[in-house]
Amino acid sequence: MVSSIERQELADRLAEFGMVEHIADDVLHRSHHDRGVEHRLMFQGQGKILLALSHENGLSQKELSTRLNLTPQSTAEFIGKLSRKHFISKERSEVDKRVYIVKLTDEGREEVQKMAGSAPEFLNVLNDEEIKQFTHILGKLTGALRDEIENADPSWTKRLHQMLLTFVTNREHYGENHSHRR
Amino acid sequence: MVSSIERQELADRLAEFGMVEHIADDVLHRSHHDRGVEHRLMFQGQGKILLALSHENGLSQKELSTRLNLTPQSTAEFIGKLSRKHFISKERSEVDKRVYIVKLTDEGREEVQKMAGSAPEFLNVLNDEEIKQFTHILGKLTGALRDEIENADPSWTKRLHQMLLTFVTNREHYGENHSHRR
DNA sequence: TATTTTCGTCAGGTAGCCCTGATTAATTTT
DNA sequence: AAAATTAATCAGGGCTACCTGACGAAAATA
Repeated sequence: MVSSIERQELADRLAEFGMVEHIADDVLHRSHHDRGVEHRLMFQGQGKILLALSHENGLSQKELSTRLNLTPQSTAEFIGKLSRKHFISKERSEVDKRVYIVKLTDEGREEVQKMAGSAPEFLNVLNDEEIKQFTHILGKLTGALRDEIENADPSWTKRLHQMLLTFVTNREHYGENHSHRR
Repeated sequence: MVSSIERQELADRLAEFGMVEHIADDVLHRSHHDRGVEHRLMFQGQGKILLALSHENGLSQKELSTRLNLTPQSTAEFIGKLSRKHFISKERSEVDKRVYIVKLTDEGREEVQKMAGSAPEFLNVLNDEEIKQFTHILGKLTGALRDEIENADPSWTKRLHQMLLTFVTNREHYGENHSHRR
């Protein structure tokens, strides 16, 4: 049995971290660059699409919508918005004239960097050992969450797996190093 | 100098965790209870107000809007929505008939529990030492983020401090144990 | 008492994430 | 060649977090 006081302390800190991170998103991004995708929305809508394209450039809207678990209409909406911001480009496929190939522009690539790269910045306060510990802990927590998801709704399993593959940069050895029981 | 590969690995894991957490919110909360405040929106709008009230019940809208850094109109909107969901109650102040005192209902208190209490669940996979490590790491990261915020926009300092006081459950010894340099 | 300040309200707007339904155009199937 | 499937579009709608502007009512101040 673990001290419940320490557990509460951790929950507090986690909440505090979430809140400060949230405020940081607001404050930092407001001044820097306007009209970008907010870090907090990274895994939704426009952010999702940017991330998927940064992992594999040149996808059709159909591809995107199935991979990201969105309706084609929603996908089209986000693509339209990103296009207006010049973060992506659309060009008709030569092979199949129904499909549009969506590509990240240089500006879009920059945006992904700003969006996804904002986390790593504050990680610099951690030393070697803390980085190791944190990595390990996150792996464990992610594993637990994945379990919860698959438990609650098994139909999500493949979709979840595909989304992780779509997003997370080359982690080819996934699956063997997250042992978890509850 | 720390290995940049390990740093990258950590950034990856952090992104992965964020995404899985996000999906978990979707999947788990959708089935459980409808019409509640989503965990992901905990520090925004309606969630913010619920949290503030759970820390100090019976505030005026003015109080809430200044503490939470919202316009009175936005505050009123959120209060209206929460009221319609029976999470809070409004009653005219006897002392000053302009102000309305906003209070959490029992149902609202439950909602806060559901909203804020969902994090601790998955923390159960961590053992004693990991809990200690994680707590320490989060403290450091939060400190760094606070520095960044105060650096980018000093006007936020007091507001940030007040919001933390408003939200975080009784951490009276705050401020002395987060030493950070970059 | 008359004026100004304060608290809260309504109205209207921007932008975000998502959806269903109906339709066009291109490609496959039959 | 005709019919069915597929990729994407427009139209419209619901919900979220915010905002500005205009305004009434109550309280504080002159």
